[in-house]
Amino acid sequence: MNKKKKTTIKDIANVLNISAAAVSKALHNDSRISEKTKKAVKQVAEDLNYQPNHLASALRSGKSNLVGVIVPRTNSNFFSSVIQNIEQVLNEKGYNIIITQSNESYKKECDSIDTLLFTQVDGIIASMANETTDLQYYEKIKSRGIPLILFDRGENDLNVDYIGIDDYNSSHIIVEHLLAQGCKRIAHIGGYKRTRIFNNRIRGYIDALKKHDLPLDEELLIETNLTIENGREKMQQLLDLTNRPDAVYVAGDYAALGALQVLNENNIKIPNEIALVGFGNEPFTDMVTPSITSVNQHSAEIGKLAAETFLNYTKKKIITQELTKQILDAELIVRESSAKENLSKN
Amino acid sequence: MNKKKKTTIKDIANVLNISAAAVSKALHNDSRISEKTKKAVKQVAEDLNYQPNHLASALRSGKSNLVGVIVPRTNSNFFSSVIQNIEQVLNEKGYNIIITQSNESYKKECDSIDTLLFTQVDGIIASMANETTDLQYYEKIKSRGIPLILFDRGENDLNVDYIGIDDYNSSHIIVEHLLAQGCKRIAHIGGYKRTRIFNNRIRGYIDALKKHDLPLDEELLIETNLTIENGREKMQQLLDLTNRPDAVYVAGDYAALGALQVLNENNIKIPNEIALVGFGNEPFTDMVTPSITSVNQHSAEIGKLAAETFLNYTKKKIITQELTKQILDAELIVRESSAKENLSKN
DNA sequence: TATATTTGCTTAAACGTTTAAGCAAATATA
DNA sequence: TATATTTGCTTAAACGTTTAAGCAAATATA
Repeated sequence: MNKKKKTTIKDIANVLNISAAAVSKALHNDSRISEKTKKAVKQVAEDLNYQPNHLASALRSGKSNLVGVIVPRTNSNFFSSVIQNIEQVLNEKGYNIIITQSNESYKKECDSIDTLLFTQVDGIIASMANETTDLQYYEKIKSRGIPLILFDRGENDLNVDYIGIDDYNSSHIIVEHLLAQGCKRIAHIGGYKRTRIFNNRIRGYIDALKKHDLPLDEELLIETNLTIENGREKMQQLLDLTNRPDAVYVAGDYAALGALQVLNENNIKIPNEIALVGFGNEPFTDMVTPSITSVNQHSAEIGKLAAETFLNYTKKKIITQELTKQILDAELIVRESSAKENLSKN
Repeated sequence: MNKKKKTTIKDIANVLNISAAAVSKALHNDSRISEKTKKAVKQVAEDLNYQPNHLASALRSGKSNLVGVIVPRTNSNFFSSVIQNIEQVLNEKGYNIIITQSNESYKKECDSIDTLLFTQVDGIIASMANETTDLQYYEKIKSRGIPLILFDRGENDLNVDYIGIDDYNSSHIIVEHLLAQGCKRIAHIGGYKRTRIFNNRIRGYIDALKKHDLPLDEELLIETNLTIENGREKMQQLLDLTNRPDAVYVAGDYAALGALQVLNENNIKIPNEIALVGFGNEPFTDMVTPSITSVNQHSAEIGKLAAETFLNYTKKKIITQELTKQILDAELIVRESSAKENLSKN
């Protein structure tokens, strides 16, 4: 198996004794090429197993038809579903995507950006790593003049398009659901405030308590990284309080799982003693015992909107971006870990 | 924000009044360029915010420094870990990867291959979709003269490199573990035989039974697609038997989870009444109650080996591939769902 | 001192496309 | 029938690099 010499447009041109330009136009269905020639060109192209050289056409036309996607990790139901939907929408329009993962690391994220710019992508759709606070690298994308679309984890300061769910309102829905279950002391294990979405969830939590005339107990509001281990640790911390909460709203499903494990290990009745709500609707929330109430983030919709937002820019000659937010309503999926009525029926 | 005109090698050359060729060589540390010129070129490159145009260099040099990766899905711990490790090894050598997902669909897999070939990747690392039986599209890769490396789900007939775990032997380890727990009627909910790895697991199961003089009961050997729903269904089927098994070895963790749910719903004591073993060591196997014994597939190692196998070809002028198998030993992670001794201590 | 080698560049062509400009033949219009 | 328009191509240049070939000046060697 040798490295075969690839068929080029010139090879086709030679066979038919026409110019390379005519072949190129025939392949693109140019109206100034006769049907007869088009048919002949396409036939020869197939016979010679011609594959267009993407590098050459991208170089010449200045468009790579490639879109970069940066996610913190692909190994999450939310992100992989977003990616799948971005891909689907973009493929229809002849774009392909390049996926890179930042693994929640700022450094890896910068590398990803360099990789994508190096590959001459026509645009970038990204969700920021938790660590990221310095936006300079993202400015680099903007200064390249290609569209940048952020989803889920975004930043107002970048003044680009953003698609996400209403985190602030989600907290309200969760707090009100827990109140309806009769809970009175609701704790919040949240992410770090410096990440906008977690800040919004915390603000929503605080304002929802205020709205319903519940006191805000500083002991019940905890910031952390939201890993399983963090969830275990912070749940234990809450259990050690003299005045325990009767509900815990965790801003991420993995941490919620950690909390669940600690509650189970301490033989605490869920949801009657302590009710639990997670965030993200990861598949395992429905698999564990008891199943965990969580928030569906509309990953499919977010992916589609992100792709369509990018496509809108491709029609424009000059790219000017400004802060444009597309905010979707979140959906609370109530499961065993917070459904007291359900359980009391048993 | 206009589409900025990008800095090229010529711009740098103009500033310094040298040729573009000299700039190119300086940037690549050619030994025939003076240190003084190199320093000046690099300084100007930085000042002008020069970014090399990957398309142009790839077109000229015939190497894109891009490697395509095809996986059935990224939303799995195994595949995302393999990808992460491929990426790490390749990045060090200046290669970037393009990830595509087949979603277990043959059609989508063909599209992925076209996309990658179109992008002029220097090689492809792939794990086949379950559906795939027609290898013609993979032959297309080979006929392009770029290396093809398969992992996990491969095919002998393609005569390329393959990296995976020893599925046949894994079944032996599992069966022997269950025998050691005192189980006598071991069922196997497997994948379809047409997929090599599942065929190997089935053969291993049958041969292990034979080796230990256990009868093969056709009722206890089931082929299915290994989704959660399939797992539920087939477990129910096993429970409906007049002569139930006392252990079930499921060839995939998701189906094992479905089986676990059915066992729990029927108040069957795990592992004492029926022991359960899954395959893949997905994170949730350690999260559910009881936790599920499973097989670790060495995703990190597989990713590294796949990347290194590709890199070996890059040193060669002419690519000739043959069937080369690198088989790793699997590792059984024993958890609550099959550890009778552990439980009896409580 | 005469010749050989090395250093540090330049020139020119090439990778495989696309596209603006243009031209001859065919067809339409006055 | 004379002119205008349309059709169906060709020619040539360009996208931004890399690289083989070559050349003059500087340095090393005999």
